[in-house]
Amino acid sequence: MPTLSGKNRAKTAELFHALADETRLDILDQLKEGERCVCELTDALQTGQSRLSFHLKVLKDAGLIHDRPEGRWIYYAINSDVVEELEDLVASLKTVKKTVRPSPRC
Amino acid sequence: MPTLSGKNRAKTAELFHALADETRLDILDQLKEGERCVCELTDALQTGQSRLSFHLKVLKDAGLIHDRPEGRWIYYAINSDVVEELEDLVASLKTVKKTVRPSPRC
DNA sequence: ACAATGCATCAAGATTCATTGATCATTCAA
DNA sequence: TTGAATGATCAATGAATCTTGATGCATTGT
Repeated sequence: MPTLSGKNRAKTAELFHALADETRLDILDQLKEGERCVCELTDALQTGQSRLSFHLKVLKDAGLIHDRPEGRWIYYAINSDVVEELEDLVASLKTVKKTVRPSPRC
Repeated sequence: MPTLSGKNRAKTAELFHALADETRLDILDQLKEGERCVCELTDALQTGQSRLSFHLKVLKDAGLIHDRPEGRWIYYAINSDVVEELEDLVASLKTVKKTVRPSPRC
């Protein structure tokens, strides 16, 4: 089971940070239905190209999406394996069984 | 199935934002094992009280934790139901079946 | 009643993040 | 080869976030 703290706390925080923005949630919502090129996204989300490019980079750096250049276009798609990592991370938040513990000494 | 976009995009982004910080991940890691008062957390995480209080507020505002004042102490604990919401949200990121779609018209 | 403890909150400063417009590189079509 | 289209990147500005130290407020023990 993954733990939130530990060696890759930073990577975990980066993952969640990538999800912590409404524009990026919109992007992912689009990509859920399959890969899309940037022009389709600017079209669907009604936003500036440079803005979109910025957010795509954040998502890509976090590992949530990947790109596939094809000719003049670049298609973006969700990285399913990273989504599964995310599921594990969130699942690891579930409270473990409560054990008896010493009273606070502070 | 929840959708990332839509009515509560903002709330979703707030949830993920609360998770997008290493200190807050550390806090949650502690709370996984049961409720803790602030003094225990400052102790365990070796950090300033005011800093911790700030992050606890972020987590609480997002709904991830709740507090229970008892005498001189305030105990914090994870909100399991919100963790389950989170699981659903992450699960909703999974790519749906790819359908044939028109070529990009841009 | 007084002092001490646990914790929230505020103000100030530093840092990070997001937005916008401009520019550049690459690809394709005429 | 010239020009248009796709998309990345950079610089500048503004906004949000985090940190730290100070202050204030309950609650408890003496």
